Amino acid sequence: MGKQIDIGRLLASLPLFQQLHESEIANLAAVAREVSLSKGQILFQKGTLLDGFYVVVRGQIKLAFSSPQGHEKVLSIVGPGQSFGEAVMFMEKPCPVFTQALADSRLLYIAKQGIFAAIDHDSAFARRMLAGLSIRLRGLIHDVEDYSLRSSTQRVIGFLLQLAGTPASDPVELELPASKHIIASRLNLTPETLSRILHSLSESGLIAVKGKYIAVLSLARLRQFDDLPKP
Amino acid sequence: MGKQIDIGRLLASLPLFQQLHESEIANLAAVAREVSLSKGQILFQKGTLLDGFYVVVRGQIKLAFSSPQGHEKVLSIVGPGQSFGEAVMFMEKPCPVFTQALADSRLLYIAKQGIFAAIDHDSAFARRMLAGLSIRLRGLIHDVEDYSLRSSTQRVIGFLLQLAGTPASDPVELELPASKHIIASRLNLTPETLSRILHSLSESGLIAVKGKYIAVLSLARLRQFDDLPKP
DNA sequence: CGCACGCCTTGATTTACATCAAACTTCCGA
DNA sequence: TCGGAAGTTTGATGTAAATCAAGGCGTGCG
Repeated sequence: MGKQIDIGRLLASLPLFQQLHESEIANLAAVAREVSLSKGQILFQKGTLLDGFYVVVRGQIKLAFSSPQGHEKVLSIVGPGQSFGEAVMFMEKPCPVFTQALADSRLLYIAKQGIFAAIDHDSAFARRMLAGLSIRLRGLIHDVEDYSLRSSTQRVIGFLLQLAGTPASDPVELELPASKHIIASRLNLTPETLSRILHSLSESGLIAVKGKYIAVLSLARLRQFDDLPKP
Repeated sequence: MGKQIDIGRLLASLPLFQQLHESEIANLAAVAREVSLSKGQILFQKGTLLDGFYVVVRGQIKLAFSSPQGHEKVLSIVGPGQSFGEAVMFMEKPCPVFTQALADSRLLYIAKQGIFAAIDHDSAFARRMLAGLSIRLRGLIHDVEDYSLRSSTQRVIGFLLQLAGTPASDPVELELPASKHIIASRLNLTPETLSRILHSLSESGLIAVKGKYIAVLSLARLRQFDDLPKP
């Protein structure tokens, strides 16, 4: 069946499953289900129990929580090839975030029985899973550090630098991975503040903003730009 | 040898290793080393590579980072029976925090070879390790939520409620697990602000503060106390 | 074409919390 | 016992970023 083959290939192409044997991929494919979401659709609410996790095939999913006052904080934006929900699956506790499609999306849902079987079979897979969670943990620690001891300008700069990756060439063209108010929330600031910061960085000649496209004019200067200089 | 037996029993008493077989415990004990720290001593700096992780036997270790401006943010306070460094070990990347003893402490250092052997031997152990990391992850997510969408008063209240646990009886005696400026940093606020918040909660009759001892007078009222009422 | 709805920007004002500064406790070591 | 450093409290002031409030600007739809 064409569909199963597709799922198998998809799974095999993910970093996490890269080194799994064919038979194990087949096992995973057997327990995997496809899920389609249209833009804006909620996948599951905060508090849900999962007995599996999701891999994004196409589109974009946001993980977020909302306060009693109706405010919303984006924890993470998950794109193709990335996964989410593993921790909740292993923990067997309610999920601390809700998840919503930012665009029409296709996901795979992989039931835990498949993962547990793979762990039992192949302890190298277990190690990779552990390393994967560890990296997630590290990212969260980085976020906490960011929010705790860096100004909003510094957070925006850090975000831009991370988007830029580590290119040799100086002027880099970036495309924002989501609308500005989503980015703002991800960075723990209001859309107004993000707008002002981008404006101010533009004025200083460090970047140029055109809609969702941002050109970084000088990586070096951006890196050492500590905070707003007085005019 | 008495020492080895001690280490074995110690390890066997930890939740993580609870269900391991004797032979595996022995293996772990063989690669475990004891570490003693006196109060204030740095265990390792931010950026260190670990090829093992630590279990606190006695005392208290703080995990923290410091900003270029010399400010310091406490990420976590680790006490007896708890562990840290697993994620860094699995990831094989520099540790994002530095670690310092808050009191004279005794730790065990467990080299990764022991853990990897246990994972290879016993996939249930691998699962428990995965669940352990997942819980850590969840805690961090909770912190991010806290910092992002709750006021400082709410964070203090949440902290007190967590310390209190879930007792039936209403007036609860708490002992702060560290000095107030450490607690303040853990909650992402200054000692001054923490002091003022505790004062204000006292004035409202919700708690009574006596040095490092805090009596929660009404759990129910504390829970629904949204924020500072105007006088 | 135009107009209307999201999305973003810009400006004025507010505010929660940090910072600075000084007194007051606590506790430990000489 | 005393002295002093570290921890904590209290008050006065400062400020980064949020909030409130309009006003542009694309972009898709009638």
